[in-house]
Amino acid sequence: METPPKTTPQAIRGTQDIFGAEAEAFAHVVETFERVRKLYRFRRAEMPVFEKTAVFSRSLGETTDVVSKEMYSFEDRGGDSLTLRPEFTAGIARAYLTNGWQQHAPLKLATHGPLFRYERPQKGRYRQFHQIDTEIIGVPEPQADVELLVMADQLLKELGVADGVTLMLNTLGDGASREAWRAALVHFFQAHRAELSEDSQERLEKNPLRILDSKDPRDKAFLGDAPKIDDYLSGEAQEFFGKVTSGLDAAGVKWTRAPALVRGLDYYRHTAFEFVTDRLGAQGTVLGGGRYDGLIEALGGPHTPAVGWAAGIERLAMLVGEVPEEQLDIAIVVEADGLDTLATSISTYLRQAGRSVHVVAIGSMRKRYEKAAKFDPRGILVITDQDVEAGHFARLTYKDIAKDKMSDANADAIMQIVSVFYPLGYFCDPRMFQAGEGITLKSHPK
RNA sequence: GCGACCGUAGCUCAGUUGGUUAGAGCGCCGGUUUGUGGUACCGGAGGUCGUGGGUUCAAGACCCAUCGGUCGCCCCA
Repeated sequence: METPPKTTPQAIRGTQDIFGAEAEAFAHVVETFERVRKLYRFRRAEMPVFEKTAVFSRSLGETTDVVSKEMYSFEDRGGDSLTLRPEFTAGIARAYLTNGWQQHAPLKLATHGPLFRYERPQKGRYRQFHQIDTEIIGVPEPQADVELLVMADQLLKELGVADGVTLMLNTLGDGASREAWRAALVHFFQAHRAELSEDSQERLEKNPLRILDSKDPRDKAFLGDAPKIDDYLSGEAQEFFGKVTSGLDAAGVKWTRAPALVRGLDYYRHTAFEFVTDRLGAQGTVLGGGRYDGLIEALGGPHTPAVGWAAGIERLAMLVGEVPEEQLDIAIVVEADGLDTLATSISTYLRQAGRSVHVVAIGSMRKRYEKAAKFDPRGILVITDQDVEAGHFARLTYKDIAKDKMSDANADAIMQIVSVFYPLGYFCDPRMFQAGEGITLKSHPK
């Protein structure tokens, strides 16, 4: 017989259990996103958390770090290679094709949920993390880029974090521009290969664009002379970018041109952007995205232009800071065990009337009051059994915390409560209440 | 994958140059006090000092490994 281990299994590295104010902040971000997304008429979508591995490897690019070393991939019992989604866009593109969502094009979608990446945990970086995400599929025009960016800007403003965050904007040009620029960059850096950092020498093979935002001083020395995207932009690409920037200006969205800004995933074209902050340590990007006109084709679909962005909920929540739980309206203290059902009637009524209620009915009397006070309610309603001769009397006392006394201001609240008791078999003399003495409920014989 | 720092009661932490039965605050439980009750006081429960080795007469304190945490590199939201 095996002895059962006494140790409690630990949570998986890089996952988090959140609670209280932190969890409220998380919920606040999601709720704000939901509200804003409706303002822009983005429709909700839910996709599975895992997909066939090919969904990601084919769309993100085999050589990207995400695909090559950060995916949670595994074989299921049927032998298929599956992967926990490391991002939203690929799965959305797959769903778009698989479900014939083309019929709804142009389609504005919003979603949020958990993503998984096998990375070293760090501030603002987790193995299971959460994003909010929006996409516009089937619109080749720059207006889509603008609408998405304006929406992101409004979201950050409504969350109250906009002043600490700046929009860094760039264009990668169309496919041809991007390739020409990329080739020029490779050519340029190849000449200085030996002087680059080890990381960048590797990036030269896999993702040369990323050398541009290297923090290594050895690389930075060359950045100033590196080829600029602007010199490789086709006329069309230039015009496209111009429309994006003028749209942002028209909407009053502040932006900063960041010619070295590139995205880590292969599928981006034209517009690329990040909302960055310096308040999150090493994890500066709070919201990022761009246009990915080639992605849906890579998944075997027709050429379909699309734009989108995603933002880290944890990161936004950290910027938002403490979001206190809403104050409790009423704590009900039940002083005698026989009055449980009365407490249930009252609390049910109050909650249905939209008031938050906590019922305290266990522990010593002293503890009950102590607990009620700790809930920090607006008021405490005490249910006592007073003058009980036949066990048919109950007495209600309401204390308004702010006024520290029985309060007439809450007469309405209590009268409402009382009004429902009659059908429940109780009645009271309102004059008792008027005198500020609380209310004595008497049971009436039907 | 690389580096730095850290890991003592439920929580936040003290624990002098290694040396008697490991402490505090908060929280929790019980009690006293306070004239409608978040106060004050008293008492109590709770830790094989992350885990496994090693050094030593002696380790929570030193060394190694391992697992976690935090932060940075990298990557990204």
